[in-house]
Amino acid sequence: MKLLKSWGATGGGLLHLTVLLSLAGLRVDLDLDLYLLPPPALLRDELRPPGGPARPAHALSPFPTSGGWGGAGPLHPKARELDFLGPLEGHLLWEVRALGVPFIPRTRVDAWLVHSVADRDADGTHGLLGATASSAGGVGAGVDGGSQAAPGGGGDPLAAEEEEEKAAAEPTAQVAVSGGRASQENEVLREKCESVARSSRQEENETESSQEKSLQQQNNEDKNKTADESDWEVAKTTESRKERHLNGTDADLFQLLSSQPEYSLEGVSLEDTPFQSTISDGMNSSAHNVNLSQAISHDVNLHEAMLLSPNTFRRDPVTRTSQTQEPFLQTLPGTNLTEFHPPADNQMRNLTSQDLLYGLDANIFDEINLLSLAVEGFDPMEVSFQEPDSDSGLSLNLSHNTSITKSNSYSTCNEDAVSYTSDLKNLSGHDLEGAVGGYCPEHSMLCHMDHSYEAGFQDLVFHNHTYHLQPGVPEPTSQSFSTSGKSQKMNRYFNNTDKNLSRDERRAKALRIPFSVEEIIRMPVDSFNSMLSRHYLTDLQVSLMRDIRRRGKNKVAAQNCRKRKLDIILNLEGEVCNLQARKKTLEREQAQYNKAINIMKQKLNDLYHVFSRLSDDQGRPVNPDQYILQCSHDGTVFIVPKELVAPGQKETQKGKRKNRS
DNA sequence: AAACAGTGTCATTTA
DNA sequence: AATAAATGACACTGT
Repeated sequence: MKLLKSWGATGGGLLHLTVLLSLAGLRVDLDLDLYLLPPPALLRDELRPPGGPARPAHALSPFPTSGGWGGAGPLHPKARELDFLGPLEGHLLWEVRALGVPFIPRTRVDAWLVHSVADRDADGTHGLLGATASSAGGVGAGVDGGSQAAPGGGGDPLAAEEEEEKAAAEPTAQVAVSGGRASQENEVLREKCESVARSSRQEENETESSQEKSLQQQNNEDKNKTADESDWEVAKTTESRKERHLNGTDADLFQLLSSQPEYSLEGVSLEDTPFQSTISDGMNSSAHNVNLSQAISHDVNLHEAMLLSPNTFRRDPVTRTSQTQEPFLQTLPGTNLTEFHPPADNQMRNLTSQDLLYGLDANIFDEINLLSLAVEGFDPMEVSFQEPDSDSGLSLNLSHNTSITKSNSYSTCNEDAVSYTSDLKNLSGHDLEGAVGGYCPEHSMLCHMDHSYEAGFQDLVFHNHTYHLQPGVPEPTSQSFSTSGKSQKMNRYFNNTDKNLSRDERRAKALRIPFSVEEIIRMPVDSFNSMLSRHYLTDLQVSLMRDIRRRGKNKVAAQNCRKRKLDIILNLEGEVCNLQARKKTLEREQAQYNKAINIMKQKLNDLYHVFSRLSDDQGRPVNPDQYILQCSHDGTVFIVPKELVAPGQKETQKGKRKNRS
């Protein structure tokens, strides 16, 4: 465990710890981030927009939460992922991540964690954990969430209604937190968890070095077994190893908390919190009134949350087997994670652990898909959400809170980290903007890592708490919450992304598709299909690749179509010009011909006049039937008797006379 | 702020 | 039937 950040005056702190769990041969790495935020009272006052309503304190969480701030939204129908993110009291954002296996959904817990130096100095109690979690299924969202649903991230009442309708339609989709209302089922599950935790603690006593060795060995085995894995999977293994290395020297979180007096939240008193117990007390000692596990209730225990469904990687059975057969056990020292309350939600009761786990797969992929949605066209303020550019058939009317995290030890700053969340509807504009960095400026100082293409995604919905800002980009403030408009939001989302990449390219990279967009688009259909079959690609990857291919081809087709249309227009315009010019030419010719005709007519009239006045030797008018006019080449006109003209010539002359008459 | 062009995307039709 | 191409329509963005 490592304390990454101490409290700022108004900001939050981040605690990070890595936990390895093993249950029934299933090894799970948990990457825990504890986000410590000031109490809502402080945050509300500080973050209240001018003239605007107070923002729920838990809306400051860098995490999008299921059900929305205020519990307005149900989980997505497919979201049977184990999502601990009941916005408990909203004070402590406890992010639990699984690292050892691919596509482990991030599980999170929001709870209050209040830590006061003054109070600790006064009475020796420091951290407070409040955990009156509320169900994510729209039941409520904690102290602030339940009563302030509208102002929160899911504040749109229409969106809330819509989500509630969906929740009613598919009640089993909800896996949420139900804090402080553990049912009997919860108790049973909790007992199971405790038993597991006890065994875990036994193994925990093993030396750290042996664990590291085992872990390293496991990683090597995984790597060997999954030689055919795609690059991202291999990279993930390496990254996970590195992450463990980074976390290997982490001290006990709560010992650290109790031993570091500087870790405090200024201005927060213990009286503001629902629990009065130090963190270390709560986590390390069951004798204390409140411990973390009791303070935070879950619908499912962490073991269940971390266990992979056999269906999770349908195309990677080798890896799955290698992962599940590793009897490696390590638990959070001093933390009885298994005491998390089992689900109290009625909908959750109907779900077995296997059900939950089996639901992970689709949720994960859906979530990945939703990532692109969030990046692409998500408008948090819109009631009805629909993916603007996907015909994959995946519903985007999601309110579930699922996420996948692949992170390093510092989890939020890993450039290779890929985190996805589908909790888009619950990402209100406030949430999103807060995620960009408005509320946790300290986070930007925590991580100075290079930001990859996913940076924008992470900032948006991936819980990358770096919240770095570009130079010159003002940090969002409480006033910025009033900013609206999809364009502005999306621009802000991508402040840190590689703008040179197209959206599909970003999506492809986000999904770690091992092919370039150009390849996907350009390659023949046979090659494309064979490529899809040769590689281990998830449904979402395949779907995205097909979408990319379709969009890419259509884009080219549209460009060609427009170019062709433009060419046609230009050609038509040229043709019009040509025709106009020809028309003028013809008109000129016509005028010339008319003029010639008129001249000819005039000559004929003159000839007729002359001919009418001709007379023979006796002075009698010449009979036109007996004489004809004959023009010589020099224009001289002769009066010739018809009998002197050749027969053919005579006929010609007759015709001329007839026409003239 | 309105108008406009360019572009991407989707839905649909056509080849 | 599957696929690509073509195209109208729409939304978005930048000028």
